[in-house]
Amino acid sequence: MQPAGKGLFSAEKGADRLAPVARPRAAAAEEERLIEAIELLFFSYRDFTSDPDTILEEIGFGRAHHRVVHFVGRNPGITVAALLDILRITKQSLARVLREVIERGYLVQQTGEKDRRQRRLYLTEAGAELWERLVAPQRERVRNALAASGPGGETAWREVMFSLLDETQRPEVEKIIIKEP
Amino acid sequence: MQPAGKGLFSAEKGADRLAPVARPRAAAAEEERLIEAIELLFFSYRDFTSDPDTILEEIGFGRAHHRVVHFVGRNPGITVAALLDILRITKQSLARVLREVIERGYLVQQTGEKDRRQRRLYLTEAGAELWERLVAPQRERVRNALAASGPGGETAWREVMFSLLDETQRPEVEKIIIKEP
DNA sequence: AAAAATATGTCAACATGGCTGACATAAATT
DNA sequence: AATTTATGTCAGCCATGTTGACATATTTTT
Repeated sequence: MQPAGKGLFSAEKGADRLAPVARPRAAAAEEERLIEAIELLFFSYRDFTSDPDTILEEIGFGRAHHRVVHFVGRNPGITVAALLDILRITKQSLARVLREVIERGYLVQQTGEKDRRQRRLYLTEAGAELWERLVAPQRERVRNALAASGPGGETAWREVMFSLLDETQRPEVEKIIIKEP
Repeated sequence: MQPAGKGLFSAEKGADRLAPVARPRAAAAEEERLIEAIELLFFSYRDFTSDPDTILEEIGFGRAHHRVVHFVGRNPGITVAALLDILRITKQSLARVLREVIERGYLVQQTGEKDRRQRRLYLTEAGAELWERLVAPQRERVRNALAASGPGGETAWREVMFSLLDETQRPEVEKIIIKEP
């Protein structure tokens, strides 16, 4: 497979410089732009998760704990099943993390009132404090980033991010992230 | 623990409903928006990585292999040290993945011409094919997402993503992702 | 009332991909 | 000649995911 227009072997070995380019110039330029976007997403996401990672390390938690604390914080009283749906992991995976977060007093379970099979999840005060600690730097980072783009930048950013979702996931994600005031 | 109405502490204890709100209405709305953005980033990134994950699973590779193939593809002849810098993992972690990728014929090492201590990394043809397979769906996804936003959307999106980076990382990331045509 | 389905928990074994620490080798630099 | 650098490797640990099997309590269906 001859690499793409420019990244790969091309520049390094000079081969593409000699052979006529299979891919027209404009298409190659677009590809380059898209790959830059892909990498930007990779690096930005990495930095985006770095602040909470630092805090989590202090207290001996990992990202899995973070996700649990976050989504329980955002969805107080969420059932285990619903949390599994959001996280898309197995209940055995969740169990370990959940146990630790509960043992350390950040989260409590309450038997569902209507359906007593359910164990509804709530943050304790300590849990809410932890969540705030974790979310604060991310919120600041996102606030600054959105502010740094021109007017309409936030809307455009959201549109793009939303379009990155699988089409099938969009309604569900909308449900998950949008909370009524 | 009392559930919460919406965000964090507010409804959590119910106290805020009685006491005059510490956080003005507008600020609370902004917080909500920012948290939605945080979650959008989380879900979008998850879907963004899902296509390659499927392909990788078929061939018994993981994301670590993907990252190696990708960044070697984008930076032919990259040294091990430079790759470690990009990936920000230890050489022992990289070693395993690198060995597998090489053993299976996707990547070769060449002793550096100037500095013969270096093992410069290149994709083989099979490696370039794999890279193309992995990057194609992501490129399409990003292409569609960027196209879905209005004119100027791409620029705004990039600005926001770039601003999400740690300030200290920005020059380096710029170096890594931008390739001359 | 009995049977089936649902929500959750748990045990055990395993894979992946990070990590640390220690040490080895070859080549370049001082 | 001594030191530094680029890389490799061994050994063991940890976090977080997986599958499969099975248990319990509760609700729903028959």
